[in-house]
Amino acid sequence: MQESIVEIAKAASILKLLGDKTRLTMVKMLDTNDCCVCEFVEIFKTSQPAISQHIRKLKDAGVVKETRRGQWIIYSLNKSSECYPLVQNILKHLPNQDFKLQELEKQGLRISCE
Amino acid sequence: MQESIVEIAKAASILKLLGDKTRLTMVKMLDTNDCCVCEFVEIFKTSQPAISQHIRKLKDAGVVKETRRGQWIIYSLNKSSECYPLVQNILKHLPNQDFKLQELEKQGLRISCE
DNA sequence: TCAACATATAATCATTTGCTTATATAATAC
DNA sequence: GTATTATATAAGCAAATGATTATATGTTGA
Repeated sequence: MQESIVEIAKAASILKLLGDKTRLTMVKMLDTNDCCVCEFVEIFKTSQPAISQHIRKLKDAGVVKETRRGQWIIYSLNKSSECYPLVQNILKHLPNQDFKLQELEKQGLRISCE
Repeated sequence: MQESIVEIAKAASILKLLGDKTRLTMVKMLDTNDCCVCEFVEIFKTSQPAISQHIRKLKDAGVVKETRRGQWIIYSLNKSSECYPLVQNILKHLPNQDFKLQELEKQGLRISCE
């Protein structure tokens, strides 16, 4: 998990992706919980297209993958990505973000996607 | 070295900085050798101001530090930075870039800064 | 089939980014 | 001091980025 070498240009593109507060937080959240778009929309208090566009970039880079579950699309970390070890190592340095989902739960807003 | 927690916003700003091929390569190079601006200018085949501006961003974020040596300014990784552990962990995933300095040496262009 | 919901895509726009050229600052060597 | 060298800063500009609004697509359930 620790020692995987990623080409410089590829690594730079991954770091650039993660170099956005919204995307970085999303990925950290996905490290412990799969999430759907509607949850992110609630949590980041931004528009649904904005979230969709962030997710698309992460998906295009292979960082996340999607699974359709009925009308919802559930996103999760793509553990078989070439850059997953790099991403993991970065996430280790970030504070846990589970409280965000817990807050959603308190407001009863998380039930929708189950 | 491994487990240091960095605030999400701070981490995102560091990742954004490293999310540029030129800066990422520079930092990887500095991991094994201190360098001066003129070396980077040769290596990246770009203008001196462009290099200066990249270095300034890295310096402002505390990623690198400078030491003046006569008319040269030698840059090195700032190992006492709060985000040094994060940076180190990222660099581990990158291919060694020493060949770049070796090529410079072959051309005799590295002597200038010694 | 159609209304409602979840998500994606397109078009647009203001902001940020990274480069260039021109110029300033600082140290060295004569 | 003055020329030379190394580096920094400023101004300007084209390209990339991230948001918004409007619209399209796809799924569910009556």
